[in-house]
Amino acid sequence: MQSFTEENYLKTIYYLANRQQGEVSTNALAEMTATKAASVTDMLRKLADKQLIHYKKYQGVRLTEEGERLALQIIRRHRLWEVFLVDKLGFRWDQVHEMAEELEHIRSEELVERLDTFLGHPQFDPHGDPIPTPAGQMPVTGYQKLSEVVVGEPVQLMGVLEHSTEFLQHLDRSNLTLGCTVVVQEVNTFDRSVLVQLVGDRTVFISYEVAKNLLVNQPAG
Amino acid sequence: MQSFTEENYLKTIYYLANRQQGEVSTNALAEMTATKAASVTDMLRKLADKQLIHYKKYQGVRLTEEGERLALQIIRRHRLWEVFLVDKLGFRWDQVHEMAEELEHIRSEELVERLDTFLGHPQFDPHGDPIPTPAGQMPVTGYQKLSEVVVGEPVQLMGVLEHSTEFLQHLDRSNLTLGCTVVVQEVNTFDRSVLVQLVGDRTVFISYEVAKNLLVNQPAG
DNA sequence: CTAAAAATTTAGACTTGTCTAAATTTTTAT
DNA sequence: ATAAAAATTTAGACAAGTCTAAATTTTTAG
Repeated sequence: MQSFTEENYLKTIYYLANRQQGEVSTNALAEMTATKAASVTDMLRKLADKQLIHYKKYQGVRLTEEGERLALQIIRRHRLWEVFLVDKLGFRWDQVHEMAEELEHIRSEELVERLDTFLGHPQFDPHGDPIPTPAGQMPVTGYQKLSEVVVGEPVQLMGVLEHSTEFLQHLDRSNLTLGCTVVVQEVNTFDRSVLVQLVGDRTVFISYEVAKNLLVNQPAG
Repeated sequence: MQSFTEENYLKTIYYLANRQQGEVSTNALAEMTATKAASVTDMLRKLADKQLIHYKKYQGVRLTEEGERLALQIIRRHRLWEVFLVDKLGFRWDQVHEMAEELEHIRSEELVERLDTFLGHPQFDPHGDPIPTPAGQMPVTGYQKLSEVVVGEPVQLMGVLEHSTEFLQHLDRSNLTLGCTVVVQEVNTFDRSVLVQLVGDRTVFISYEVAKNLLVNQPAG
């Protein structure tokens, strides 16, 4: 049984390991967890003792199989609670992250599985992130970033890589909702911004900063 | 903002103050929180500093108005989550206490109010306990203990004073469910056990130990 | 290749909530 | 009324998770 804090470290290590390649650094963890490197080192030793991570001093860190299983369990809980908050309680997608950060630590296998059933076994959370299986497997999605889509291909907005309130509210204001179909009309080479046709709606300008955080499915072709 | 632990102390002080009369003792708190008296003393000093309790050394403790408001807020959250677990997720009434003990500490006013709406503004939790108002008022119920009911009066089972799994499962096995109507047929003076007619069902024997933990409404008359 | 910079770890300390043992206060029983 | 018992508080310590400052290791730049 892990503490609240240990669970958060595992989740963060998982997140960073899948964002970069290879080992996760102490400093990166310190930044993400809003602590200091020295504190991270202490916790890494503890997680290593529990065989949840592979850790060699100065060499960075990697989840063990068990550690990854636990991390995915926590992410599963987080995402299911987000679905609950949006689908059942009517929160907006930009309001739910903080609450899910607390709810994800509630300890009960049965609670999570009943919640899953109650929600109709959703495959994705309100931000389009896939929900790990009860066994601790992360479903694979073949999404690409909108910033990499070529002109003329109709694609659907399937998820976001950034979950901040500001970012999500910006999308709302641009009428960009999950599931909407867009066609890139122009890519500006100097700043990599794109002009997209929102099918059945208006045309919107999207900066590279935003486009690289939008996930779309493979072109229908 | 209180810690998890402080919230639990407030809730426990509220509970004990309403069970006994007058001040709550250090030892009683130590027993209920499964800690030692010395630890309780430390926490009482802290809660007193925060003006959540009235505390004089060696004199026991009492909630301030603010402390009671907070305690009732926590109890409100606990009971609403219990309703959710039973009504929406299909747990039995003997399974939900532990989970609600964790869920009650999730910090979000809006979450609680949306949950309340989602559940249809329930007035009672699955054990018949009244749900405090958002403003922190405990509704008054005019219930009495089954052990005090006289022979021949039909009464309805409205709540329980004991929440242990064992007790609740015992009731289930005796076909005693909330809302059922019972008529006391005999009271045995030597052990205060009662024989009751379960209206539309069989007759069941109820020990004093059980009867004093069953709450019924005032006789219909 | 090596010195400076960057990253990481170690050492020692602080906070929260807990403990045991000892001291103090209150209660109870004669 | 007062001595013994019970309850409570104080003193000092510990574990978890954090911090700062100093030491160590790795990386990088010339």
